[in-house]
Amino acid sequence: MLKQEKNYDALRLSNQLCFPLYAASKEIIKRYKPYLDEIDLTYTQYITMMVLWEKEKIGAKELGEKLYLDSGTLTPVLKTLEQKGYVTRHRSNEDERTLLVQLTDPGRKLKEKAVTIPERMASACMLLTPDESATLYTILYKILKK
Amino acid sequence: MLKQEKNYDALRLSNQLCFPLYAASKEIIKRYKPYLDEIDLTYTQYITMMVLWEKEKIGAKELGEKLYLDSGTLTPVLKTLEQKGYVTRHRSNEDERTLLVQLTDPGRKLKEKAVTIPERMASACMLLTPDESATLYTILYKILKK
DNA sequence: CACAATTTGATTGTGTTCAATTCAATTTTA
DNA sequence: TAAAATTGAATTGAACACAATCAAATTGTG
Repeated sequence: MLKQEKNYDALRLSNQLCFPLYAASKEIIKRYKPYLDEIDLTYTQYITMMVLWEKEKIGAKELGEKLYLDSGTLTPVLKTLEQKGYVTRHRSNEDERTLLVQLTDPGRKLKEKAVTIPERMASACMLLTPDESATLYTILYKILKK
Repeated sequence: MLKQEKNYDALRLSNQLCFPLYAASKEIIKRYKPYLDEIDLTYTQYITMMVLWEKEKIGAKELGEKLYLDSGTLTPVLKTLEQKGYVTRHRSNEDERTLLVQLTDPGRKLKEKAVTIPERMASACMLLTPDESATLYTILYKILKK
């Protein structure tokens, strides 16, 4: 009997779904960089501001849940945004454990500059059809739903 | 005439495609962690080994291109894998600038342990139908194709 | 051959990212 | 109510991740 070669196909990089997901995520963030450099925000700072542009005031915990970031990541991000003058950080009166993050006027103003970014990103880098975008969106949120 | 409110819909986190991509990527890597802990590899080390399991010997530059990683990331990863005894790092004879990374026997052995990971990940975490997986795969590589 | 331009990997600096731990505040339970 | 458990943020440590820069080697051009 011939020695049977074990089947390692499952370990081929090209057979992984995790890998193109990981690579595409980094690739998109990289493509954002030139636009985000214009308003001097990193990607993480940008998505944080996005939440605040929708909801002026929010607890740090809820913010972290929306962004899928834990406190170890979010704490320095929020401190940087505070230094830049875009947010304030204060403890809640009801519960001193809770940190409330609030948008400032300069933070609100930044929204005006940022509003052109999604469209410019789309026209410059979005090679997907509307149909593909919608499908991708649905599948990704299915993964996140857990 | 009523003051027209500017349309900020494009800046809503829920309207971004980049964000679920970013979040899902991190989420999947997190789900891998328990399995990768068993063989004491990080995700980055794991995908690096994956390439080496397919191609025993490879230049650092080509490796970085396959993994979408630059030298600043790859150099410490390769040094760690060398310390763990899974790879060797040597300069090429033809071109002293080129770093050749080669799989060792322990590195090859690790493949045996790793081979169960993709299937266990799939059954534990993969809530996508085969059809969805295939679609996701295609779209992600379309993004990466650039 | 000479030398500028290019290529390649390594280094440095900044910014995440998360697990684990700590600490204070709050809530639950005995 | 007092003790125990829980919660929320901050801190720490290890590992990415990439831009910018550097040094060494090779290549291209006259």
